[in-house]
Amino acid sequence: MKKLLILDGNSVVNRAYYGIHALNAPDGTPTNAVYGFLAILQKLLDEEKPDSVCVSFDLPKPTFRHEMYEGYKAQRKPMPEELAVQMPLLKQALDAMKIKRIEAEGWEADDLLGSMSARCEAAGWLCEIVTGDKDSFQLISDTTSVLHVKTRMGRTETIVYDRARFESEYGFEPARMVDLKALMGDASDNIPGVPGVGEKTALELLRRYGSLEKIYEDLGALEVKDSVRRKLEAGRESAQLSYTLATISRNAPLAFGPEAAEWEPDFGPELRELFERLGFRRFIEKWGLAPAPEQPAAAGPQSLPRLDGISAEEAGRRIAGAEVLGLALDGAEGLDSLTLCDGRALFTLSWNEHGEDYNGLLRQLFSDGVKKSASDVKDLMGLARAEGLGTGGFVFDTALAGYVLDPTESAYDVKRLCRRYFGGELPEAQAVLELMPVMRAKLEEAGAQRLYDEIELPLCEVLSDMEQAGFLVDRQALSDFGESLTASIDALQKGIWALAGHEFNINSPKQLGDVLFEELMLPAGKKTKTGWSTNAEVLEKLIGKHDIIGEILDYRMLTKLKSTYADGLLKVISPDGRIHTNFKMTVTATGRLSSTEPNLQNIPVRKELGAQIRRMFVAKPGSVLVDADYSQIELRLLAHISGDETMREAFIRGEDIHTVTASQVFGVPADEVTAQMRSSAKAVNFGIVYGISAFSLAQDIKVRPAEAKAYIEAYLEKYHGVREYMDRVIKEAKERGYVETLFGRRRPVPELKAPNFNTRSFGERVARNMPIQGTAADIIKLAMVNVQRRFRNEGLEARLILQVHDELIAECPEAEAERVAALLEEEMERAVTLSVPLIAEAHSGHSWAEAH
DNA sequence: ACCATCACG
DNA sequence: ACGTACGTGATGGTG
Repeated sequence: MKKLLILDGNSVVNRAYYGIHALNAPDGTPTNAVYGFLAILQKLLDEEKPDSVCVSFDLPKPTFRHEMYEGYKAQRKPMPEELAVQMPLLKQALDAMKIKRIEAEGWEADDLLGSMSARCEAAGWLCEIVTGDKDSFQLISDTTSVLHVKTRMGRTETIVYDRARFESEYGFEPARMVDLKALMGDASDNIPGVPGVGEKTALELLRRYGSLEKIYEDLGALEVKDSVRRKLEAGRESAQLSYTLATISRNAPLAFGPEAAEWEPDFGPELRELFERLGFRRFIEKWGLAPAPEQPAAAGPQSLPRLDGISAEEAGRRIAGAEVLGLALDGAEGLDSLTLCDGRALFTLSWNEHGEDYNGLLRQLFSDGVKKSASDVKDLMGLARAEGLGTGGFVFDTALAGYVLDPTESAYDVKRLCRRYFGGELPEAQAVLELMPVMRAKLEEAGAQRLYDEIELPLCEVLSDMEQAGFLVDRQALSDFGESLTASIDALQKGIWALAGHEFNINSPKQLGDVLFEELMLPAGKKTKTGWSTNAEVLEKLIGKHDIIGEILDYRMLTKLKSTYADGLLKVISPDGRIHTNFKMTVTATGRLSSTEPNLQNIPVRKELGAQIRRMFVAKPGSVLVDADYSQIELRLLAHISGDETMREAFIRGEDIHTVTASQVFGVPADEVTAQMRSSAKAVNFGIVYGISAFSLAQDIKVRPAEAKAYIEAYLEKYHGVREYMDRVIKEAKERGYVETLFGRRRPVPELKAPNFNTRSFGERVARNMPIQGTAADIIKLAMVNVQRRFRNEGLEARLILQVHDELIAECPEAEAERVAALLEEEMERAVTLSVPLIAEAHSGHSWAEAH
């Protein structure tokens, strides 16, 4: 059978509009609804492979329903302006895709869907109706189904309602949707239904008696409460009217049938033009839209001449003579071949071409006096060091500059920056050279020059040193620990299988869900997109209901330790016995570092067993680890930035901030604060920094939302400077479009302008949190640069080996331990002067567990 | 490739 | 009425 896909245009575009983050064309026109609509359309075309496609649209003209009932859709909300401007664009896009539109005056989209599906049934076609409304469910038949579009967690998903799915969910046949609406009404369309009868009663009545007609056949015979009977009696006429209003017409006049809407991809240049205007580069790529013919019009940036086969002598002269050189690696082969740009020409140096002279050229190039601009300087330094070359002389890093200018971009490769700043491509070595002045100007304009020159750029060398140094691991102990985990895991697995009554894969959330919630009939809590949630939070609520729960929680903990930490870390120990993580400087939106392959910033510590892993991270013989961490840096920054007097005073007096908060929030003297109160206050303190909601705080500390709300209110009442700051930061962010740290690191927050409530709320939380988390990141980065400088200047053997956001770890000879501990505390504390004390505390030991 | 889960600050 | 805290990365399962 052939298949028609028909989209309810207004409904789908609404879902797209409310479900997708703000998005704008280069000229500022909002485009999120068009983009979302096309994304949904494309997905459906891929998955459903229809033979015909069309899209229906409402016209804002009264329909027969308005004549019948004056209240009908009287309160229909006008389309928001931001969406209305997108409708013509969407229609243009559909026209350019040669997808037919159905619009008919005097008929609603539903009637058009109903009539087209009737035509399909008559012609022996399958029909799939795509909509975000449930009204069309009445049209479902053996050959007509509804693809229901929902937006969840910022994503759109479609659920296919065919006859079987509908009936299993609703318990009656699809045509009875009309009866349902006749009983319960529909507030959004102003269909009255039977006053006083809601969804629950209506569903129950229909399941029992089958249809509206049967219900009204003999009201006296219904086995229902008298109150319900009276409501039905009083609402008889209203139900009849509602029935008619809710019935979708199936014989609206259509200009064409399913055969005439046959469609296959055939995109002309006007589609590409439109997409370029809207900035839909993803669709242009995905749909392979041919470039518009008049391409050569704009003369892109001009490439400098390449000097082929340059002699070593000539290269040496050019390297010495250039003020700054652009430097780019030629392939994945490290330093085997690289291209330089001296501002006049491009030339390539390679081991193949220059043989013995190549080493000399590299030594010259990587000396301090030769200034270079490049991308990913930290990684270049690593390569240079591996060849015994110097790491000095790097005066610019384009990726790092791109990151400082906007930390929310997905990548900062030269190609991308080049397109952005020059509107075309250039050879990489020329690009990194020419990007330097352009990006420097931008940095200056943003007030981020010092952040860049005094923190980010010098940090490259520090991080390169740290990656090179690595962290020594006791391989044997780690391996033994893994073995002991295996034994415990096996025992737990046997126990779990016995309690379940059969074997299954405990690691599979799906299979585990089946066992817990179907076989053992435990009460299911939250659901995820794919089924029931089995996460720790859900399982913890089931403790005591079945012995299997505790065993599963233990199993989860142990398998996590085994796979990620025991086995996972063993796999990445280098021949030198050390683990060399990779620090990423341009990943996070706040300015923090990230750590990968492996991630050493999430080594367990919160639970006793997990913390044992830290006993295997050790200092080399004769050396110790010195671990220094900031005390409450984010809350101290909140006190400083907000200027809140009560909070500042608490820090100045050296009081315990969580106890003080508890005393404020619960209104008791500090010496009467219980452990429970302090713990709740701690959660509130953290929550405030993250941009709390009462609901989430309630979940976190397991109290009723009303209670959580009262805590937050009391907090903002007592720390009123914090409330004023939080309001101010959002207001400023809305005006400026970005938030920033004390050091001038900016993060754009376009979400604040989104029409979608959730998106906008997210923007507000980002605006509250980023200045705090980001300033803390700036501070520790500055401290790292200063620490490393002093280690070198003071002739210490100490080396930084790890950073974990508010914690620095150094390795040094035992004899240096005390000096290094004092040095770390001093540099971490003096990196910035705040209106409250900034405290760092260092400890030393032979393992990370001991030193922490 | 994506999801669910869980490890960290 | 909405949906529910900021920032990350690695793993095993699944389609």
